[in-house]
Amino acid sequence: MARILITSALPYINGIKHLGNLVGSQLPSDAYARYMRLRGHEVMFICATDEHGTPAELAAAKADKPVAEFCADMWQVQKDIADGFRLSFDYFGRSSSERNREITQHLAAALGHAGLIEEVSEKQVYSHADGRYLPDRYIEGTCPNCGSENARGDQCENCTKQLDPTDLINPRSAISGSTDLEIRETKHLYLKQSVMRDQLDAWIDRQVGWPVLTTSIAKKWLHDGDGLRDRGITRDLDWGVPVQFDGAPWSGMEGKVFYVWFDAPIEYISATAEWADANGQTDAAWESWWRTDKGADNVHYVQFMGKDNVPFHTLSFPATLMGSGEPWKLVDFIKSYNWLTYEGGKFSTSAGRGIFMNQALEIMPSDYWRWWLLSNAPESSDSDFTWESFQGGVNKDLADVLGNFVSRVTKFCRSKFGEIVPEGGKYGEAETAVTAEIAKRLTAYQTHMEAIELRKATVELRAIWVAGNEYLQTAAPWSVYKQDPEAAAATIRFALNLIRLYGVLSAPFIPDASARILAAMGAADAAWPDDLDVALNAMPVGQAFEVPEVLFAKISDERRVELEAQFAGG
RNA sequence: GGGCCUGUAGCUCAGUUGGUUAGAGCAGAGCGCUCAUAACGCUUUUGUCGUAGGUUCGAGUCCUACCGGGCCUACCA
Repeated sequence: MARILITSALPYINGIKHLGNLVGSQLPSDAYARYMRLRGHEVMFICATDEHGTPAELAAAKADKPVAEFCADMWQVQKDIADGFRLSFDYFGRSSSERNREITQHLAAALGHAGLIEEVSEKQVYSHADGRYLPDRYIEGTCPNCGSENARGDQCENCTKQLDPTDLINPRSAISGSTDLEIRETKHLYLKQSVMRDQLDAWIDRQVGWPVLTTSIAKKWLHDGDGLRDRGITRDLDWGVPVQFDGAPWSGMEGKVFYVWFDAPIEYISATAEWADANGQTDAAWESWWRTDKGADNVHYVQFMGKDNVPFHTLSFPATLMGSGEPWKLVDFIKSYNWLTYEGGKFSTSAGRGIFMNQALEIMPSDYWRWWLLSNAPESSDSDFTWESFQGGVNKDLADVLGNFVSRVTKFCRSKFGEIVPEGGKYGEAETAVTAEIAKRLTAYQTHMEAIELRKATVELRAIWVAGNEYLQTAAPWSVYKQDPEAAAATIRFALNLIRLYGVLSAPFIPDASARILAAMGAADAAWPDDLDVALNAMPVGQAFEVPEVLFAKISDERRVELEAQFAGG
């Protein structure tokens, strides 16, 4: 048994995420966590809301709530949605927690004592009307290059030229539109990542089998231009982890907080501590996952994230942990995802285009989304959500292949033998053949799950379902029954065992349907089939079962057209 | 501008370190079955593997150029 630590990128607190965010980290990490638990491994699966930063403060202001209250409310909203998608986090924390404050401050102090933090004085734009410093992209003005009036302080969207806020002509606040801006001198702490470049580079080189997407992004940052640059880790904001605290090896940082990207990944650790607190465990319990001197040396740590998060997880977070000089557990495997697009374009919050997580749950059961999203996950390149594809996947894979298999077997049995596993007859070549086919597919399924190639895993899982239909067609119990009821009974007995097996194997992807299948089969044993022959005899003669209600309802063409219109936006 | 990814049947995608007749699902066509959510099974049509060169006994797979799509480029997170 292995110990596997799994973290999903933290969803930002400012609003409800869309399906692209879901499929890029939370959903695949959940399937992986469920699979590893099923295989008997000890799993710690962590997620949390990422609550600090300018957008959170602005979203709170827009909602007319104090930021702490806004975040608390939104955490609950996100938690409920996560539950709705059956995301099986061991703990869903908050980056604004007391634990994260402690650990963030602890790590910052350790970095300070190690000489890896320096004070840098820089110029920032302050908006009097907004009462805050503005990040570059919150300043708008006329582009000096192309004349567009909606250029942002970091880049002009029209001509794509990189800009500095001071380049803009007639700069204004993107928040209030105010032109009452002032450039102020302000001091910030920088993490001296540059001095750790070789160490990070060597660490990346030691990682085998990481996705190209992951390593190429890291390498780019390490080697582009002058190489890895130092990074500001503080901001002039109210909401966040205070930079000034007992034991802080610097002064003059009053009123400043750590930059959200400094404290957000630390929340992976802190959320594990929150888990320990919530479960009456001691510090040793969470430290055994994170401190290699306290038991984490045998932990396998896997992170899931969208490609936008890669630099922070391959560089700045490892730099934080390595630089502390303390024996923190570093990530062993980073699984990064591309983007999901919607009907050929981008998901757009402002245009109301695409599907958000809460809406998705209102219109379809979570299993439908889980199945489509994971069997079409953007693992090798961006992938596109279309209602037609979604309808096809749900109707064909779930309703026809799996759902109908369960239905035809259980209903046939009920009408001929009653709702118990029938006795009589013997297994023969057909059973041997389908067992061999499933064994082969199962091995491939397992290989893909271990490699976190979820899309390929769904192909194998589906093939395992199909094998059941093939078997039934070959054995044809409905016609055999007329001359030899016992032979038909053997076929049905085997098929009922297949159904139970499908309930077990499908759980990482469609947990609700799996649970319903297992409950309907009266299956006490839901363990992974380490021995397939044993697993296919788990339902003994005479065991009662129920014919489940329709497991997956099909999506009609009319309904699809309706949904297409509803979500077209514009 | 620089870097990375990507372009394979009508559609969505697999194709390990280059090795005989390029695969799967969906869609289409035909046949079978009738237990089942008009579901299932079998058979089957379609590809100058983006374009043009090159390396090699041999390239979808390696190299170069070009064309198309996408992402990143460090103060959104």
